[in-house]
Amino acid sequence: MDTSHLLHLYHQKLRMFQNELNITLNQFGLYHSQWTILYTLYQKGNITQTEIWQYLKVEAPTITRTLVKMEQRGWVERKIGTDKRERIVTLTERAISTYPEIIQAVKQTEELFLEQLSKQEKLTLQHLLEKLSIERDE
Amino acid sequence: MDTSHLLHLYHQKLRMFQNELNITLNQFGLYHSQWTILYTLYQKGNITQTEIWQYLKVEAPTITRTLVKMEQRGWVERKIGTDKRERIVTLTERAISTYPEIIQAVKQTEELFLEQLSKQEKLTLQHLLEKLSIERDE
DNA sequence: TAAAATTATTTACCTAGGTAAATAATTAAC
DNA sequence: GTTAATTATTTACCTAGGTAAATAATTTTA
Repeated sequence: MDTSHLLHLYHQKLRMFQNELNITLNQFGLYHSQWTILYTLYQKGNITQTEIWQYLKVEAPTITRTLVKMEQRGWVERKIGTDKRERIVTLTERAISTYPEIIQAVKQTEELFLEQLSKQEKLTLQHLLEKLSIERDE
Repeated sequence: MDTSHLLHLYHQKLRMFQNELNITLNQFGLYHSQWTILYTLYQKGNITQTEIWQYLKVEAPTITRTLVKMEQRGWVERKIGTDKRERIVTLTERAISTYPEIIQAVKQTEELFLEQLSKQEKLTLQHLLEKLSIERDE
């Protein structure tokens, strides 16, 4: 079993999907990582930046950067909370009203990417992905 | 079937692996994308930059950037070919002599990441990944 | 064979991810 | 209640990916 080949394939397919998603999102002036945050906020309501990066499992600076851009472009607002260290992120009216159109386009791209898999195969893929991990002893 | 969840999981697991691989490669002063090029050159011998980016399925500027760094750090040389537009990339002595040690460490990290999958599951995963694609009509 | 098209690489500029360290606010400890 | 530790966010700096356009060399074509 050539694990390097498997992981290279894994990497390539992700890039392929993200590039395609960027093309889809371009009509809305969004990038795939911005969409991920928009999606999270739509599901979870007004949450702090920490809640966002913990949920998305990326580092805090990544979220700060992307949110600053999204705020400039009118997708979100970042209000200071009662705990003055934290920023509570809310979607703008525009973000909420455009959301249904965006998610429809995204779902279509996702389904296009997964098209060759049966329902069962998608479940199998998810099951296998869940098993991937690094167990570090520390 | 929540395709967004599936793709988010996919993305997260890749980052998890790459971060771990970077930690592994840190002892050699390498990053995962540099390793990928080193691996390709070791397999394929002296090839042009175009051959590298076509094989790895990334864009040309990505390869230029990484190779410039790798040249500065003594992993590769880039010689001008008989076609003076092209650069033929060769591994340095150091790269060749350190390679066995590096690939051993990389394989170990790869296997750690895939550890929870049986031999059959790895094959299934590969088979499913191969089916992922974007069919664009143009 | 001179002009036009193509090809290989690079440059400039963008998003997306990471770590380390700084800052400011809050909580815990003494 | 002041000091120390922790927490949320940001800043600075790095790799890794993308597109668009520039440059230089080679091929094609008229």
